[in-house]
Amino acid sequence: MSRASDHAYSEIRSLILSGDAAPGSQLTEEQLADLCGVSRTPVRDALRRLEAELYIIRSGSQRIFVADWTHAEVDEMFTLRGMLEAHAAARAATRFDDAGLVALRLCNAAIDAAVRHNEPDIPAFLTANREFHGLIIDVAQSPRLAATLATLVEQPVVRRTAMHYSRDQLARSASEHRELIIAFEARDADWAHAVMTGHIRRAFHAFRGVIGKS
Amino acid sequence: MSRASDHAYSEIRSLILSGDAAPGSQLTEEQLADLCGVSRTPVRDALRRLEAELYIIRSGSQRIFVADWTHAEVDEMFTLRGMLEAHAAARAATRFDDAGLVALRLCNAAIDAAVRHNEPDIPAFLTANREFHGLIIDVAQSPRLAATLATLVEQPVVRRTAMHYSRDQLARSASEHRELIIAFEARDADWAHAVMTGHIRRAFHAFRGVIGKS
DNA sequence: ATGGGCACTAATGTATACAATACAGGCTGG
DNA sequence: CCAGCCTGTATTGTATACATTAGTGCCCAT
Repeated sequence: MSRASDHAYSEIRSLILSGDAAPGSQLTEEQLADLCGVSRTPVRDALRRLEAELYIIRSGSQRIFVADWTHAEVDEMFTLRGMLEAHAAARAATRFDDAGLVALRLCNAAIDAAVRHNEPDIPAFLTANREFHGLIIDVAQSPRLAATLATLVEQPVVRRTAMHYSRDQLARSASEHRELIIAFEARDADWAHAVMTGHIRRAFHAFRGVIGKS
Repeated sequence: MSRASDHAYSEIRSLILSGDAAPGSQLTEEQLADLCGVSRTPVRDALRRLEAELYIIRSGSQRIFVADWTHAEVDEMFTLRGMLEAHAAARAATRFDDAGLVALRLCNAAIDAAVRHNEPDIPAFLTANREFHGLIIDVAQSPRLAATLATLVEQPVVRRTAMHYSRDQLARSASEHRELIIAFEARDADWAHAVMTGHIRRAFHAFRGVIGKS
């Protein structure tokens, strides 16, 4: 996309993901425009996109706030994500070719490498993890499913969660990925569905444990 | 929302839904601005929203086209919608109060009335049908689920489908709604889930039959 | 003291002008 | 005759100025 609009988008997105813009706090177009060094027009474009992805919400009078989630909403997010990603895994199971499986294994090797040390490399883990799930969604060959999952804003929660994961929890994730790969190799849609459902659900409970039961 | 932007949104949306803008055809901001009698700025806003809801797609160079769907994509749309609405129905089953059930019955009575005649009142059917499903989603109390379902663009397909439905098919829809209401009255989440799954799935096959098996 | 209204401020909405970019068609050189 | 460029044109991107609307706090009247 265009330079300024894209720049504003990723800038504002980072602002939200990093927590520099606190959940629930108000954002104004002008302030963001100044921050990004562009005019309000591309900022407005970026905000529309971020709104569609639920990073921000608009009050009744169109004022903009950083999205915040109750515990129940996070639960529901994980549930929906679980449903959709499990569906994607089932579709992918009947569509994976050898090249795809190789890519998946490579990706999981990167995850293993990132969490092998005592001090896990969280950014590397996040990147590889995202790529792993992205590969599956690609192979599922459902643009609409991909678009729907993209709006589920997994990233904020994934990121906040991973930041506090223990090394064992991260390793567990890689282990579940391995089982997923085996299910794909077997071309077993039901198996892949079940493993993915459990994988996402466990992530939710890890999240609960880390963030609190509020 | 604001006057001009909203106006442009619903105007362009109607254009797409009515088929006056053929699927796959290009839309330009200026042409739409002229049509709506506003400047390009609110049109751009409207297009961002329509893009998020997948009514339109953008080429690599940001040119805008009316969305078109292959048969496989429509299938997938109905599948996703079925999964999500069934989930909504299950949640709603444990949350409906008497007032909600009364509203639901009234709504279905309106559907009955609309399809009772030899010449069914399609717009009235669509409105009441939409309200029926909307009520369930409201009671499900999941803003994210509601937002996700909204982006599944049920309307285009629903509308195109209903236009060609026979009176019997429309009556069948009302009948399935009745069973759904009974499941809600029984507070039976599994039952509601199953009925809704079948309801959406049947709609898909009715759609296939009407539009063609391409 | 309190409630309502009014004015002020701040934020978003809209229009317009101009800039940058992509597409299409023809032209030219091989 | 074909390929590649090159220019003209159509379309989207950006900035800025102004309009409109929502929120806020003060002041006055009761």
